[in-house]
Amino acid sequence: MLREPLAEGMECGLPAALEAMGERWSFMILRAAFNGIHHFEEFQTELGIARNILSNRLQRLVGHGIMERRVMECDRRKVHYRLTAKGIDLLPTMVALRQWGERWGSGIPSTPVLVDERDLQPVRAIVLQAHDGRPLGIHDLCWMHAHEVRPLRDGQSGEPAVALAG
Amino acid sequence: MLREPLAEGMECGLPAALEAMGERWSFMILRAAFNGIHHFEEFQTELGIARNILSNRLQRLVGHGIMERRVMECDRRKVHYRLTAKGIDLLPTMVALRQWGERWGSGIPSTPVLVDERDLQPVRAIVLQAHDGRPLGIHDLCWMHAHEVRPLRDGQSGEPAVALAG
DNA sequence: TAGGATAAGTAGCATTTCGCAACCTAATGG
DNA sequence: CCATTAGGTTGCGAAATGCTACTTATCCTA
Repeated sequence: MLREPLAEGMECGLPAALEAMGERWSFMILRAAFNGIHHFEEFQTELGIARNILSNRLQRLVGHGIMERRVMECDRRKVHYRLTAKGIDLLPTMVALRQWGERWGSGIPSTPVLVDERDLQPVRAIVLQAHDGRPLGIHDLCWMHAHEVRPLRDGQSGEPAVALAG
Repeated sequence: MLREPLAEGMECGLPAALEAMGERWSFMILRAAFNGIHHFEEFQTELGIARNILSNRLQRLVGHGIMERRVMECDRRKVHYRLTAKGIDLLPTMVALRQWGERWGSGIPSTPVLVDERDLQPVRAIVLQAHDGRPLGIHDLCWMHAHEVRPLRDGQSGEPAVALAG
């Protein structure tokens, strides 16, 4: 039975992700950014975070390419922070974490809910899926060496080939 | 345009989730647990974490109902730590975080890869989906008050009704 | 063009957490 | 009964966090 290498070598993406997002306020700042917060003072007052910590966290996020810092043309006092593609790509992770917190937290009814703009229905609970979309539980999984994975023929998958996922 | 309430009131599940899992080693311990680590000394040597911190983190995880602590019958020196249902339910979140780290990290080829036991194909990248399975990007979303969401008629959804998700 | 207001930080200091190493305690095994 | 093992706890220095006050650059208005 193949097991994931755990020794500190960080051969898996998790330590890398935690290096960028594992600090105390990172996910809260990210959530604010997803909600249209763009300025230092906004983050500070909305989140109630200390100014020096916020400064440090924003620098870190920018340093990791998760956010972008741009001095505004119209008013050069103001600095505009925005999510990069890399930052936006954390959306599923953040929603998954949030959904877990809602499911197991102290029964928060969670208003407002995140809905699909097209039909105004709540988004689906984030689940682990097989290449063809079947939901997978923890007992449906095992590890394989990447070079031993046999590629699929075209059209064999039920979805438009969202590529790898480890 | 409705926006998510950010003020520290933590009306969303994210702060609750971070309260339980937001500390430095929590996700690494979780990963080890998913990989079959069950004992204090195993966690300690595999992760290279300080003993007092590990002790504290395990207590916290147990306290939050994410792990379970059981003294073993066969050898009462040994303590068996295992994931509860609540802990196992963090799997999608952890995989999402890990996949993100792999996609954007320093180009780690990621061996071994997590595969579906049934057909030995890598699991799909975790994405945000509409109730019917359509993948959703950040621009396909908006917020709605829970009581304003109009319930769907049966069979209108493409998947076996995985319930809410906010 | 001075003077005040605003935005985005920085600096100093107290408190908390982290991390390392050594120590402790209970159970086992010979 | 003594050594060993498993799972911690304790003490202490280093680092991160948080609060408040201060600074710097820019804008706006009189």
